[in-house]
Amino acid sequence: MFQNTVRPRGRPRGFDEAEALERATQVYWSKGYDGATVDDLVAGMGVGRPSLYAIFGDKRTLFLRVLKDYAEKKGALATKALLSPQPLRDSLASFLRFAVETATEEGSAPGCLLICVAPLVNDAEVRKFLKDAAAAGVALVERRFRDAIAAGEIPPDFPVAVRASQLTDFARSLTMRAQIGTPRKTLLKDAEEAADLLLLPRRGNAAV
Amino acid sequence: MFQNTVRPRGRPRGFDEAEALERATQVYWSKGYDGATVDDLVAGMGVGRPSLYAIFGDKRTLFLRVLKDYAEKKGALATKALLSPQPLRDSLASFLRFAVETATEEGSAPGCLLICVAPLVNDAEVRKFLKDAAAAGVALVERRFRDAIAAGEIPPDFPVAVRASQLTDFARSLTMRAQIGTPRKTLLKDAEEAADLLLLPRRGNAAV
DNA sequence: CTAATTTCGAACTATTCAGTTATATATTGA
DNA sequence: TCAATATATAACTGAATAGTTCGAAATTAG
Repeated sequence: MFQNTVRPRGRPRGFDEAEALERATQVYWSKGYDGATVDDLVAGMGVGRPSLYAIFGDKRTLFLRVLKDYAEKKGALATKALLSPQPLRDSLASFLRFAVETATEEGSAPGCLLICVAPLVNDAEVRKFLKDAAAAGVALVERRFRDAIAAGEIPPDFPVAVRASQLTDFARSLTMRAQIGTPRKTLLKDAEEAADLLLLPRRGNAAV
Repeated sequence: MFQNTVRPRGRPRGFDEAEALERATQVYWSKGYDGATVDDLVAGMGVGRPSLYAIFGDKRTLFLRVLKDYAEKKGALATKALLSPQPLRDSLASFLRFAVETATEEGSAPGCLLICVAPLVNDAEVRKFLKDAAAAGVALVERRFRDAIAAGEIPPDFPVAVRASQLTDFARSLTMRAQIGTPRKTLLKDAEEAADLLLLPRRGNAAV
């Protein structure tokens, strides 16, 4: 590696921007958008109040940035869980396990910023983002199902769209249940059951 | 009917207590617990500020009362949808349709107070209430499945507990999706698909 | 070493908020 | 008609909150 970052002119920052963003994520996540005060953010991020406004903008702007940052990272990990080479049943279970594990992580609030917190934010841009993110999640699962059809893991008439939507429904519910305190162990068991259910053949079909 | 309410001593109230509670429900529901100010509640309930405090207590106490009132009413309706005499498949679909319909009602905020709003309230009593309510929901569905076994609608080895939990998972997700703006029509279709999925026989079982 | 530049820390400001108080109003009972 | 009681209206209070200002501190450029 080489030092490609020319040191900027004035006093250097006393914090790392990316890390401050992640800490802001935790604050919004644990207290909710309305529940999180700027003082909470300042304290949690380790950033001075004027720096917060200068660098991240106001509370709403910061939240939007946090939301996009969080969605990008979580989306990448979810994609990896779902699309890494393994049998379809394991892909589905990995996807759900990933949802459960992030929603029950020690050191973070239970639940998920995207699923439990952001939907309550009364803001058109946030709503639009969430809708798009949800659609992208379903599309991702559909892709995995289509790959499975191509690989002969499931029959060509497998109800891809329906089951993809249902898989994300389970991910959402497992996450919500984490938020209200359902233990990880229970949720992991339910994740396995959900994966099994979603691969059952429809009535009247030959076994897959 | 007869006049069994002796008029109390002082100046009569200018509002109906039950109706004020329902209006408070709408305020919390649409703005969230932290987002709803006492001014919002006063305006929405049509009750004077001192009356609100005198009769319903502070913001937190009022929310708890709203929550219990809402849960009781919604629980009764959900029970009716699930347990009224009809084939099992229709019971499950009715239950999910009821969830979708209340979550997409015109004139109310989308979603559901219990599922979308209350979990974000950072309060031990609220959390306990939600956990109990969720367990009661699953127990109710289990009861319907056991009745179905007794009636020969499904085989005795039907995985009652697992599928009951999964039905409530779908109800939860459909409700959440209503909140982020998924149209009622889409959700109703998904409710039917979910009902079908949950009655599929496990692999290796004879058809039910 | 000095000027320019950027960030930091602390205090400040206007607003909003939860909860209260004081007073006026409507009703019952005698 | 008047005392007792309960509710309504409006104004008040202290604390919390979002966002700003200002001077001190740390760094680079010359």
